[in-house]
Amino acid sequence: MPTIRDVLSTFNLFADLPPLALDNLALSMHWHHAMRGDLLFHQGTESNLAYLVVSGRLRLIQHTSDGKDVTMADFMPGDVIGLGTLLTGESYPGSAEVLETSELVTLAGPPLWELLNSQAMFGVRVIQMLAARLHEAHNRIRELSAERVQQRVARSLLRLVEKVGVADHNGSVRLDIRLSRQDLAQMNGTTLETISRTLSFWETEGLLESRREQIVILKPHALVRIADDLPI
Amino acid sequence: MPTIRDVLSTFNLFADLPPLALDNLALSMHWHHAMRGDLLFHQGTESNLAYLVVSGRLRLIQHTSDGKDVTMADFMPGDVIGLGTLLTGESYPGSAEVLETSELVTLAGPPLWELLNSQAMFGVRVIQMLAARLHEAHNRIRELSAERVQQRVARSLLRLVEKVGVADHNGSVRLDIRLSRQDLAQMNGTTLETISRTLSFWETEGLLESRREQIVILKPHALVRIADDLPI
DNA sequence: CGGCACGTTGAAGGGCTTCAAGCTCTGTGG
DNA sequence: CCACAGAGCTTGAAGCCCTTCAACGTGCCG
Repeated sequence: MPTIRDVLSTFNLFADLPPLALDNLALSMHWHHAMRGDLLFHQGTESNLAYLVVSGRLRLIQHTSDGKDVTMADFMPGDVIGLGTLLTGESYPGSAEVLETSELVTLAGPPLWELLNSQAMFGVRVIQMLAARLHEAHNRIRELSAERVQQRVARSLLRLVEKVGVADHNGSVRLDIRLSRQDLAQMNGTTLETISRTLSFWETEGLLESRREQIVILKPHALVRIADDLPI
Repeated sequence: MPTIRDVLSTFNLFADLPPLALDNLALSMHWHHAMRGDLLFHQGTESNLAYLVVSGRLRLIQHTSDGKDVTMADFMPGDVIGLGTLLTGESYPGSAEVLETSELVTLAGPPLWELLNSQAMFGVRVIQMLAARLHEAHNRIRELSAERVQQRVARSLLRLVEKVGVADHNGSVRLDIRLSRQDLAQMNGTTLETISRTLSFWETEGLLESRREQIVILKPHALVRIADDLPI
């Protein structure tokens, strides 16, 4: 197992920190191991830690009053979960669920504040991270406001192709994650039944193949046309 | 007309800056006067300025490929428009439309960078601003994903009550802005017809009164129950 | 190999959009 | 000052997209 110090230096967020600051920071952090299904924190609890994802995959979900879960964002290695919340002192706006067994490193408030006060470039990195997240969130708002379910699902499959797509020998792309109909539904503000029907239809059209929690995109370009609402 | 220097010191974002830094910053900024209907910038153009709202009201809209507009956020005095974009070097993700004649102050990249490098607390303020915006965006995503139009409209009316509500003598609250059905539709991912029907229905129920671009909430509490999907 | 989570498919129906037609208010220029 | 153009609003009708409920497969894992 690498040291926290070694791990930090591999991520963009800490790229500008001088060695000494990195050493110091590493001393204040701790490993956190989490299994699929775990929650790092619960919606509404008070925020006192942020988490740097070293390996694995997680998502931030919000629970609605009538029991549905909505996926707000997902996190891969290099992402930080709960940073904005920690810095504004609010309680967590959602729950962080572990999708694949993950190694994380915890980040407490005080060392974070010290870093922000002493290392201006770190603040800029944080700003850029938040700006990117805001940008993503705005795109999802536009999609949810103006697009049909089909378009949104096509778009989220294409995003997953970028993030976790593995090219197959014959030109198709396999999504290298466990991905249930329910997951896709929560990512797109729809129901698992609608997702099932949509995927089944696309399968009959030859656009993709799907098994239990597993999708292989055969014709990415056709999905692009659907996402952009162009004629086939 | 007050000087830019005087104006800056009234806003939270600049509260931590020492006098000298404020002086310097003010020298690099310029007044920008904009009328209702103006666009500060267009979606897709390159970002080279951010704007501090001194007075007036604006909104950020995204245009969809099929000609609809979606309102992403609105801005009041003290808010900064385009800051995240300016700092990440992306092109503007939407267009900034002036809703009420506004006085703004422009903020260029270089002085902003200098400020971030020399004044750590300024970076923290920016982070908190972006975190708050991200929080708002996540809430809208949850609403768009899981709630019906009625709930979302009720919620946005209640938000407007907080922001621009003026208490009337008889216990009702008037929204002190021009607010068309179209505006509400773009804020809630629906159509002006649905907004019109919804408001008409609420008017027959005695929850509110509405005229052209003008709404008076008679029973805010009833709207809260609708927003939370509780029985009446 | 039994149980349970995941997935499929059908049927019914409701919420919302879309298209259409006509109304009302507001500001402006003759 | 009034008429009129146009922006804003209302209301109806048709129908589609999607949800909801329900019943039944299917595959994985302990």
